Amino acid sequence: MSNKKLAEILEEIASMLDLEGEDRFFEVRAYRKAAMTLDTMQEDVEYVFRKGGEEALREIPGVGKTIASHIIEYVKTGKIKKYQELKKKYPLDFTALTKIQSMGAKKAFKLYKSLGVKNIADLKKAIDKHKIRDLEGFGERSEEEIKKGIEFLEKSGGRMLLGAALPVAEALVAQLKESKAVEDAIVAGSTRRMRETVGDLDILVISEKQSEVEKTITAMREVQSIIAKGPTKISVVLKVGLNCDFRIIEKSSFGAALQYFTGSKDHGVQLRQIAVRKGYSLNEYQLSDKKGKNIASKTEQDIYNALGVDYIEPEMREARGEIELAQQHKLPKLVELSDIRGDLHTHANPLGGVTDKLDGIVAAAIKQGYEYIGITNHTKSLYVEKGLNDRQMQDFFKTVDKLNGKLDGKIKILKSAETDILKDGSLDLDKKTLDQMDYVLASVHANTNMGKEEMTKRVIKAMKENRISILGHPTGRLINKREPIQLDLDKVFEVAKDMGVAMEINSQPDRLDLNDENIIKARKYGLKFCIDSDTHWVDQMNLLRYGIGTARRGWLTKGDVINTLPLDKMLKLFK
DNA sequence: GCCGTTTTCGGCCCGACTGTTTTCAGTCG
Repeated sequence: MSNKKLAEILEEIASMLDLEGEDRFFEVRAYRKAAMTLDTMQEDVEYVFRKGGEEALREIPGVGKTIASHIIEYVKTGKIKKYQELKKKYPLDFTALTKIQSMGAKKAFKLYKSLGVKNIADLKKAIDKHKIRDLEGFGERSEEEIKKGIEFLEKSGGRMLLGAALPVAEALVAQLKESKAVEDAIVAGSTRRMRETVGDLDILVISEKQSEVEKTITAMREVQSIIAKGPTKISVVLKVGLNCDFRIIEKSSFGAALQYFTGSKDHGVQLRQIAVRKGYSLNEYQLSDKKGKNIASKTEQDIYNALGVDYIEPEMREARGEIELAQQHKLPKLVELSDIRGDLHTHANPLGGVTDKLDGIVAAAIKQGYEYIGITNHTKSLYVEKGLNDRQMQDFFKTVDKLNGKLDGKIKILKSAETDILKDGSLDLDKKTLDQMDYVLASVHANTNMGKEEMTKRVIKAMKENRISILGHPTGRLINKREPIQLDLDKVFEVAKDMGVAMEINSQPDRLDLNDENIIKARKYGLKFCIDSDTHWVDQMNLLRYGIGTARRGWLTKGDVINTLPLDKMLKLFK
């Protein structure tokens, strides 16, 4: 059973209840909230139930007596009676239809009642026959909008990787800043929070000249078309297949707007609830008292402080308990990119393959200001990457020794490898080769389809029987492409703690592995982390900022991350 | 339907924009 499926069902129940009548507004909202929680939850709900029963389910925010009983019914029978009964009355695919921009449950149901539209295929036919424009409440424009919405959905297929979206957002901001009409511009939304994927971009523009801003935006080469525009908001479709909302604001409300549009939604809701309790009201313009007098608006810091809350870094704003911590003045000081002293997962294969040469990577690391860099080439099992065997690896280490001698202490190159953890839990190199390394990075690359028990045994055996320092991309997931390997992370983390193995936070935008939630979990076991670029060529070294963002989303401090340490202290840790 | 440092009953965050309308419902974030 997947959380996603269950979330979809709850969301559909919400849609259908919405159609049942006005008075069920709060019930609808309760189902929506529960659906949202399940959708973003990492832990498998079925597992939560089997382990902790109804009680554990009810600890999930937004899940109470009724929804818990629905979940239990679904786990036990694969069905939910309430859902099936509603579905008889509303037999349409809300999940698919409401993914279309500007299409909610009510419009979808109207289309079903008048045209019999049940799914996207039906909807396409209705559009082709121009049947929608004549319906009450619809028109030619909305028919066209729906058509565009379907096309957009089919093209983009959902959320884009942060690593693809952030550079686009930065390019847009840079162009805005060049305009004389623009005082300042900044990226907000989930991009600012460094979520691993983003659904659309939010950009704040400080300006008093809306029409000038509109001209600038229209002229941008990234912009395909304008969806909506008003005095404070311009929405566009970008050519990369992403929507972007530009919010035009006055300087005096910058802090309120930035806080509001950075989200997350739940974090914002919690903050506004605190405001209400204090007799205030918070919106995107200001924090105000009952008479409408401005209490704070200029900076985010002002807003948080006026509410009795310490400033919270964007990456933490996910309603995971950060506000409570900020009220008690106990927020952690998060790790920063400038804390990093070296990269411990980089590739420079002497046999070629898709990597840059060693001296190029080393030069880039020096330019980056690193104290040390670990070269971790693949090992022989990874044929496609031209992985090195024992003899080739030892030869490579001699090359490293020679280069180190020539570098005058400008940087220290560390000897290592991204050693394959083989199917049986052994490593892909001899002990003699491993002994020549400064540290050992080990990863699972092949036989990724093993069952949970077997895979967990494999990784644990590797950690117990070898001198592994860092477990590389521990779950092996590729965002939107490949599911994580089946691992009992609790068991893995326990052994890692015993054996002193650090968990990697791999900065490749499609990996970001461990992810934020698993980092939080691993930290509870007292584990250390290593934020690496996994660079294969020089340009990729600056991907580290995505790993840093992920680490910060996992609440990590400088002290949690081993490659913030000076060389000697770090090496001591590996001993 | 959920939830509790106002409450186990009575609240529940807030505003912008669009399209089809003549004052607003639906959708979005």
